[in-house]
Amino acid sequence: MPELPEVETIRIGLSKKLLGLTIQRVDVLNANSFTGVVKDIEQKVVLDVWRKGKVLGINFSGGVSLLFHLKMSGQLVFQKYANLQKVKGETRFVGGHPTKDMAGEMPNKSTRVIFEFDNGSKLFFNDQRKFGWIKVVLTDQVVKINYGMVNQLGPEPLDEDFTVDILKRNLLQHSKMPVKVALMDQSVVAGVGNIYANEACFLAKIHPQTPISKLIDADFANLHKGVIKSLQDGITYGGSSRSNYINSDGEKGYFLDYAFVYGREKLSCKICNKMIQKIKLGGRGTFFCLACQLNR
DNA sequence: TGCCCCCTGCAG
DNA sequence: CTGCAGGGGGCA
Repeated sequence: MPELPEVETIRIGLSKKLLGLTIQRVDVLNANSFTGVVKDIEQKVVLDVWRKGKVLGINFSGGVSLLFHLKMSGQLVFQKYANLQKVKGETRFVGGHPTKDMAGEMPNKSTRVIFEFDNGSKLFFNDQRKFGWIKVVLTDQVVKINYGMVNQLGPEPLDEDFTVDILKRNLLQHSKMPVKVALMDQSVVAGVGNIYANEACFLAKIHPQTPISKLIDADFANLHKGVIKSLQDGITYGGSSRSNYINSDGEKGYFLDYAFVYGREKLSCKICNKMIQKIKLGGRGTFFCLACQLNR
């Protein structure tokens, strides 16, 4: 999915657009994508758009909230009624900047849920692979139900109280695990997925396969910095669009242009010029530089 | 702690 | 055709 930077980019975009709007109706095109009663959020006003790890939340009036998990292929695309345009003779919505909008005509074959607001604007939940979900929950139950996740959600890496010690303690819960796999465990730190786990290991100069038990204190400090830096850079460049990630304006993100290792197998390392390697760890593509990243 | 699975589409 | 893809839950 979209990892933390992609979800944060969507959150920022939606926050600007949705606050104060009232949901007029909800159209669920794929029943498995939506849990809860549609009527519970109809006629409710958007009060807040927030994020926890990779979970996006919208709080409404009446003490009700929506939780979103985009998993691998989820998109949330907002299209303003005022942006109705003629394109090639067909009427369609254009969400953001007309030349940057990659979303195209909405809804499309991947659209699973449509939210329609009182001003005619629409929010489309598209999810090609149908792994994502939307849940209607009570706002005061969100924390209690662990943001809709089964496993415990770890600390927010961009919060000030995310310290080296906390990261170290959480990683040490998985002493035999390769460090890159452990970083992707949402109970260790919330929001890190495959792209940013690879990048964080590179920034920390640690081989992704290194077992947690072999890390020294300097490694934990470097991983802490690497996680934060990679995620912040991800947000700066609007996220990563490997295949189908787009933000709420239908725009791609450009972090992968700046990535050191992810998706760069057989290309040369931006630091030392040696060839980036690709292996599989925990069933996921894993990228690293043999020269820059130490395997203890 | 690892597999396998959910599902769709695309590259090789 | 096979394998692979920003995730994570269930099961042995």
